[in-house]
Amino acid sequence: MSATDPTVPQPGEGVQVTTGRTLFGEDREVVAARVDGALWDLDRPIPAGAHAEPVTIGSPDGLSILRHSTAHVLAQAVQRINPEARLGIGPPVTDGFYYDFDVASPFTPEDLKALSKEMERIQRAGQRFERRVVTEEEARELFAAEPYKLELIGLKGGAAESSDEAVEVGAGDLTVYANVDRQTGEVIWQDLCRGPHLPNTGVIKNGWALTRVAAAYWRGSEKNPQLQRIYGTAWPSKDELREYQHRVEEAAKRDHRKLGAELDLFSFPDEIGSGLAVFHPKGGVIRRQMEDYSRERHEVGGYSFVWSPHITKANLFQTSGHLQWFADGMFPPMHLDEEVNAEGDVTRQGQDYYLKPMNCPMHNLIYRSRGRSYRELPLRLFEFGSVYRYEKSGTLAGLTRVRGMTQDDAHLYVAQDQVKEELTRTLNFVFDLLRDYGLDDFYLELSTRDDSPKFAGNDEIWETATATLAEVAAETGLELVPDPGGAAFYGPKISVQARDAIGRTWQLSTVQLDFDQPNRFGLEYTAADGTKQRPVMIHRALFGSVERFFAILLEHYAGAFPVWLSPVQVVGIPVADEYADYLSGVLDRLRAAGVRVELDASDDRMQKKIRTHTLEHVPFLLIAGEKDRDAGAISFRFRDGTTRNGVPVEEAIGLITGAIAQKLQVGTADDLEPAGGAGAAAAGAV
RNA sequence: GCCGCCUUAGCUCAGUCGGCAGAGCGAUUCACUCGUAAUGAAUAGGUCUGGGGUUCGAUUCCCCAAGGCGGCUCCA
Repeated sequence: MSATDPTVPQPGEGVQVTTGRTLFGEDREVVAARVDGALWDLDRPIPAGAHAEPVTIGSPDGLSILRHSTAHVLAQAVQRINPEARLGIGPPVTDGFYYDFDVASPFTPEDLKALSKEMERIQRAGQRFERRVVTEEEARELFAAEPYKLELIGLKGGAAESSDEAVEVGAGDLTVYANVDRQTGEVIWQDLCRGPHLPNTGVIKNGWALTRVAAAYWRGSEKNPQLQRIYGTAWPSKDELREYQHRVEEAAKRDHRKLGAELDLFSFPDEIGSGLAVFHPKGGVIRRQMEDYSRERHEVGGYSFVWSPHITKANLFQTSGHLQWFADGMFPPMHLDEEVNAEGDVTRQGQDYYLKPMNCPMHNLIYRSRGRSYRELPLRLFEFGSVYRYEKSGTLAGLTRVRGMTQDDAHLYVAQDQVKEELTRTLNFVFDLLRDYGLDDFYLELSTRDDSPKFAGNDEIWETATATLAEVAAETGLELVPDPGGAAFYGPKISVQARDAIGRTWQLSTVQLDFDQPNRFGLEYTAADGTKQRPVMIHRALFGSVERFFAILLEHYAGAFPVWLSPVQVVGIPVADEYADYLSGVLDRLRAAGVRVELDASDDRMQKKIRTHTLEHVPFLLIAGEKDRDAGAISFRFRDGTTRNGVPVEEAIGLITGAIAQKLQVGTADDLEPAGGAGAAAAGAV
């Protein structure tokens, strides 16, 4: 649709002007117009010749407008209840919105209830949103009592388009949105805002909810004061709100912290310390499978396996630059070996030892342990290296953010002219392996430096490295998202982001280019012409950390792992005690074939056993009773309740070992390779 | 690290307006021997996260600490 009204009326003549409303007003789903690419309020006059399209409330832009307008309603409610509250910013975010306030005391759950009531009143009043362009002077006068708004006015133009602050003062005119009474036209409340907004608060309906309160630093810097932030969610209808809340609940059900406790996989004993996990036997099995398979693949991929200690003298981290650039992330040193005489004088100088936060310096020493030839390159050193980082207490989160972790860390030393090929090879290696673990939906992120002083090395080297990474990333054909300022202190990186089963994305593998460490360690090799050359170093973690990857897989599969990763692959359930011996014989044969089996010989009834092990997500329940024993067979029950009864034992063993070897996910009878034998009858009852 | 909230049995949670603590699941024992998601009964299990304070008396009120959760900042 396009608006091409040739007769733009003169202002003040009382003639009908063209607006989004005159064009699309019939359709109540339309809440704004997109005019020559920009989002406009529905009542804003559209100039002749402009191209205008409708924006419906259910579209991504429409939802953002809805959420943004709901944030304004929240802010109005807050200032009605507490006129002393000063306004921060209130942008839409994924699935919702927030608004920051400077208030004397934080919001309580009771406050949220009162605010929700007030918001309902505002929503039902159907206040119109009115846009007005103001000069900077007018704005300063209007918001004289709002120090944060004044700061934003001063920032105008300086705020990056992508920042949350740009929602208040974007490029273009300074604008104010007033909420006016539908009948009297009286201005009830107003906010500095670039808009656009819904036509009126009545469009909001009842598909919103305030979700939580939190503190947030003003403009995202911990040097600034903390404001109180209220988060909310908003949808076009109550039904969509309910669907959203349902999705949130489903995600909570697969939270790895919850599943880790329920399935007896790991724990964080208080006695050990925050962010330090122990893996229980069942979690240990999964972890060992993850690691063992990774080792196999690295072996085939031409990696050499190395080991290094967890602790080292300070000197090593001075050489590597960690103490200069990364000290905040390291545990404080242990001062050892100092001797003091009776007078208190030091008679022997002590040494500082640090827990290692990264493995690279150790691997550099391995590289440097003897002369290297160009014939050895690329040299790929791999280690499951445990590292310790002193993360701030507030940032720890389950296994995804810990203080002690094991990286599947590799350092690749290559000649300059091998860099590109090795990067490409490494990325492909990464994709292949991740697919084997069941993740196959990727995009890439290119993390580069910004002008922050936290980055080491000179600009030229950074540019070269960044350009090379960008080139390699582009050649994968995958979507590439820029991440300025996200680089490691020693170099830029590509990270592989994976989408999980419910569409969340996780940063997994990182591939980092490093020209700095080889210099610091004076690494070199002898080239074909006999000259000494400096290798380039590539840092590569595939899982990132084993613990975090474990958590991601646990959430991805919601605890129901593919057979090869399942801690218990088969549980045998005799119909009655009498059949336990027969079943035990079958299980022995499976165990001999390398399958992880258990016999449930407890006093529980068979139905109870089925329930218990189904809740544990065991992929194969093997049931044996009179009929099976007579036939030399076994009966399968799968996670979803489907069954395959009377399968000859030999065939059953083949099906199970086959599923493991093929890394199959088995949730239902049909997931198994079709059985050829005559005794195979797949029942589909749930 | 900062802000808010939370911490009662192995787990999930009731509860006490300040007066010697309760359920379900789980565990143990006994009976039952059963054909595809919970058999029944009995028993054990808690210095109510830790330390101070107020009080005749604190699991309950106050302060501090630890741990957890949600955010901010930071990051694998």
